[in-house]
Amino acid sequence: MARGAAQTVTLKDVAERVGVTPAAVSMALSGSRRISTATADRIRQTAADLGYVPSSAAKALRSRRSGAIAVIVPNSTQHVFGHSYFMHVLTGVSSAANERDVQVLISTSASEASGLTAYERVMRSRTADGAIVTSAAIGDTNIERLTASGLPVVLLGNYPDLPTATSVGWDDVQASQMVTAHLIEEHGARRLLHVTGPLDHQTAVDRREGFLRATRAAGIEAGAAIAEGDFSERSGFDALAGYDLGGAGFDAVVFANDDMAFGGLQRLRVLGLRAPEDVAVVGFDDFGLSRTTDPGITSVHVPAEELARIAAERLFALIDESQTAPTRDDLQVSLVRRRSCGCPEQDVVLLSD
Amino acid sequence: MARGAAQTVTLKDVAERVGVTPAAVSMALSGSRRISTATADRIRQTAADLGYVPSSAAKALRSRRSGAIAVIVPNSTQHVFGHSYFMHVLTGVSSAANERDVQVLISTSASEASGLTAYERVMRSRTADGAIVTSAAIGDTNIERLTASGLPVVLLGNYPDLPTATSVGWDDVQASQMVTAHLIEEHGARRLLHVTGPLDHQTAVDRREGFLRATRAAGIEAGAAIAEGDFSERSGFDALAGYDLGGAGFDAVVFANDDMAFGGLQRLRVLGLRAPEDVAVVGFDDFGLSRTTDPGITSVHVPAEELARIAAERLFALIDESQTAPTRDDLQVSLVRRRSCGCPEQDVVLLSD
DNA sequence: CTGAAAGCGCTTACAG
DNA sequence: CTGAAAGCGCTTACAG
Repeated sequence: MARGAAQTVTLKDVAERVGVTPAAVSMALSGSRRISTATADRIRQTAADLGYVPSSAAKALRSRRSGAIAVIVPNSTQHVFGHSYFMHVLTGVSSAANERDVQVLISTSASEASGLTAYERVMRSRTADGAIVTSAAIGDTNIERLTASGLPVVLLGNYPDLPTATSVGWDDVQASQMVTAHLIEEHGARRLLHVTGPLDHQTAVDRREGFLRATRAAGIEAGAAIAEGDFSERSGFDALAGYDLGGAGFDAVVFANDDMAFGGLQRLRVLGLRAPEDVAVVGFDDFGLSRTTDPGITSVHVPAEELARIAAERLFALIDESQTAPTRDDLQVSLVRRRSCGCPEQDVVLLSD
Repeated sequence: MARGAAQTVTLKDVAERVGVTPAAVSMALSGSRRISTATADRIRQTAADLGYVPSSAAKALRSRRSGAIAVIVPNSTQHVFGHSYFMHVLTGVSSAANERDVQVLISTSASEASGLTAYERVMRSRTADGAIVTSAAIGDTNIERLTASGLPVVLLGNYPDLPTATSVGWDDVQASQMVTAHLIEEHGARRLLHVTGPLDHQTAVDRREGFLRATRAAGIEAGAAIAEGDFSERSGFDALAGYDLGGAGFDAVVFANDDMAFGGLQRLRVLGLRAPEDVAVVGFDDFGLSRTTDPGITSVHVPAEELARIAAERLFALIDESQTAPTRDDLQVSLVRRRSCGCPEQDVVLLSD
């Protein structure tokens, strides 16, 4: 029977109607056993009749818990990770938060009033009880300060310089080694080019390292080369300029993500080269794009949504102090074979829903 | 000089250090002219030295403003709109909110405690000062109640049944008519099939209506047919089953979005038919996918990010009551010609960044 | 113009 | 065990 929202119904209103104190109402609604079942029932009924909804501000002020967590997107990240990654993260965080009636707020960087970043303000103002950091550049001092502050924070990805931080990720080195080895072992690649992501991000550094390890393990490091990209489609397109591709040149390109691989495919097309016939191509992430291109891009599937779910669970544990020591979770990735590397064409694969 | 966040610095701490009352500090920091410049400077300096950050809960409780807005995703929408649309919306809302130091919280539906939807609770609890609703099914009573409650709400899309709501959108009827007319006039299509979205959503109804108007205007309604889809890739794939395509059959398919068009392209491939040579195909939305497929999908580009930015501005106006009457903004869409309809192949088009 | 109290709506620590 | 006060940290309405 929630009537017009003009005037708010408070605990006091419910208390007066029932003839008890606001404290009693508060306790009854939070399920305290101090209130008799009969009274509690009457209180709950009356609260429902009046359309009582607790004030989140009053509750937060009194209990010192906002009931919200923040998903932080450092500004350095805006162009580094595309929409897809962030959406998977948000989906995972939201579903975990929903289960606990926790609000999710997203904090991209904004005005730096008083020298604090937007997200440091969010934390210090207790707007959120904790934060999930989607990704940050190596040595980002803002993130370091945030983790060092002791506030509940969970980092997504790998942060070797922040060993005391709680983080969730996967092994990019091993994953990149795996996909590179696939090209070498399954498709006979011998002259491989790697197009990196921005090297101020650990992900890019790790994927490069995996590439190098695979070529070294195969004894073909002499035929391996590195070109620097920044995870953008354009940088994948640009990175191939000036390299001898196909024929006696590079026979395979390992892109550090799918967006760059797609840019690379377009460069090959401009050059009149075919993938995989002239040059084998692989990407990384498998957020969707790699499935839709022609040829489909062989990639490393990365469980971004699960990553975020686990991060949220870890964060809740830090917030309610059921977890105190920092943890590290490592998730499994998997190779997705498509045509761009030379694997046989897949049957039609539709998104499940 | 922000020291460890363990104990919070309050107005009182700043006040004691400076030797004034908390009220004076509050006023100084909010720029009130009541406090002399000299004192205000000392207060600001001390606040910065101590690392003072106002408690958002206390501020919200006292001022009756949370300083946050909610982006609501009705559960009916989860499978209806994909990630891309939502990300564009979030980007637009965030950038507008950042400019005003407003927090953005996302509210998908969760537990229905006390018979209220998650977002109704968000509004009634004053966790957010207003809400942007990304899309809702026709006749969604939750949305109707929310708009009827008088709380600041802006709807994205078209809601003919809610004429008193403030909304921002574009003309789906006209847009769909435009892209259908393109097939008829530029490519000589005469037997057209339309695959709709879920018809409990106005967008799907409107796009169907645009298709029908275009075929009627061309006097070829006898050759026009309707198949029902639900905006999912699979439904686009499935919708084409049982229709005679190419040759003497349908020479063009108008999909109500790009995901379905992509599913449709895969069906054509399975059938051994080519687009555009055997069947011309067009989609709708242009959120990214349509640019990456082969052939590229001719589509209607829809300004989702701008939509969200404008919605946020409208919402701010409703919240601070600088706007009281409901408004309706209509944005411009545009036809993006790619190969799937028979237009010439584009040069390489890379994402700008 | 300025100082200091009242009070936003809760929850919890305390007194009885 | 239960009742009713204190107080979270602010801002604003009021008294002087």
